[in-house]
Amino acid sequence: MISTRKKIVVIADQLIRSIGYNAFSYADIANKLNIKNAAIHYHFSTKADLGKAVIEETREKFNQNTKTWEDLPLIEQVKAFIEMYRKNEKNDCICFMGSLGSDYNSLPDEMRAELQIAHDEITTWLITRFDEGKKTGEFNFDESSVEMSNMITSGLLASLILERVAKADNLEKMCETLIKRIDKNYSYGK
Amino acid sequence: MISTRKKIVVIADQLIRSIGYNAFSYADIANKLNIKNAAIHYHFSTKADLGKAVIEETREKFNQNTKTWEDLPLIEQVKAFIEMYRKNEKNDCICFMGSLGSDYNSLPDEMRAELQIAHDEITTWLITRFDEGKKTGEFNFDESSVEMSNMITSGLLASLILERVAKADNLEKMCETLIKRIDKNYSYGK
DNA sequence: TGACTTACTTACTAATAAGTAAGTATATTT
DNA sequence: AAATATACTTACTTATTAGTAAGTAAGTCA
Repeated sequence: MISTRKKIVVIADQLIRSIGYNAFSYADIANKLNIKNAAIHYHFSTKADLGKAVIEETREKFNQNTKTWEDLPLIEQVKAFIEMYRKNEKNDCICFMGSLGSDYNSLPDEMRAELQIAHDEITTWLITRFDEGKKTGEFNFDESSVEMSNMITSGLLASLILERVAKADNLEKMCETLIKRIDKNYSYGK
Repeated sequence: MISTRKKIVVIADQLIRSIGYNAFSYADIANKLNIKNAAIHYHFSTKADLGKAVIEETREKFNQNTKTWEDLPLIEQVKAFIEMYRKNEKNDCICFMGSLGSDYNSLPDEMRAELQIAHDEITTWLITRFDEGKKTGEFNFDESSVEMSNMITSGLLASLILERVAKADNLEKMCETLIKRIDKNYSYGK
């Protein structure tokens, strides 16, 4: 039995990543769950609260995921990260950072703060992998860890957005390009 | 004497790229121009019409720009393209493709169609430069022209978005990274 | 001079938004 | 059994939205 509260967050997350934070309303969620508008206000008194909860949930899931990858080789961890984005393709969703980042200037303060934390967690995780991999010799590319992290997050974020506009399979190619570049600079067998 | 119609488009463009299409209203524009709400409906009967006009205006400006670069060396043309994005930094605006692309699923049909044309024009222009440059030997990178074009548009689009969330000068670094990569694969003196 | 066009304003409408106050059924606790 | 908490519904309010209908002042044209 999944709680209504949890269901609300899941649907809000999909709505944010499919039509955007400013385009969805409490009515959209209420209709899908066959409950009344006010029931959502019972769980999340303001839309900002709900938006914040969506980001928190996303952060939690990210941290759980990275934990399960902990014992994999560094390159597999990074590949698993890239793989996460492929799942968005099928349900016509972009990533939460692409959706909420582009609406940043019209977002309530609580959401902005939470989004910053999320961004920091993601980039820190990536940079840490690359730094460590360079030390152990698993990675050896020209770019700095920061540059490589930016290249990956930027490439994936933008590909999901542009995939909608252009009808090409932008994301698929981007994933390949990124993995190719990481692989090329990876010392197999240590 | 700049026409009211033109002023409306300019302000709508700024609003779209600063707070997003779904977050601005006719009242925002009316207030800034000290005219009434209905005056905007006189020029653009629906919000979709206005949105479409903004994209058309952006396309026109892009085509004018590329025309003035026509006689420059290919590498300078591409650098001029990248340079365009730097201008957005100061007024806290993202690019129109990043803003409208992330709202694509909640956009009216006319705007979607126009956005697709704009995307096609931009990528076609970039790919044409790279293809030509490869033929003349001015460019010689491993990536395909399509990959290189995607890397540039994705990198710039995403950097403008992430610049807001992270407080680092994401765009500046991305411009440098991209230009470095293009320069490295450029045969100076033919 | 009179008809018509342009670029608006005034004064609305209908729909939808987020949010609230008060009530209710069901389960849990004391 | 009484009190309380949980998870809602019913019935609202207030604000804002895109959009419209009718009127007007200033210019243009025949």
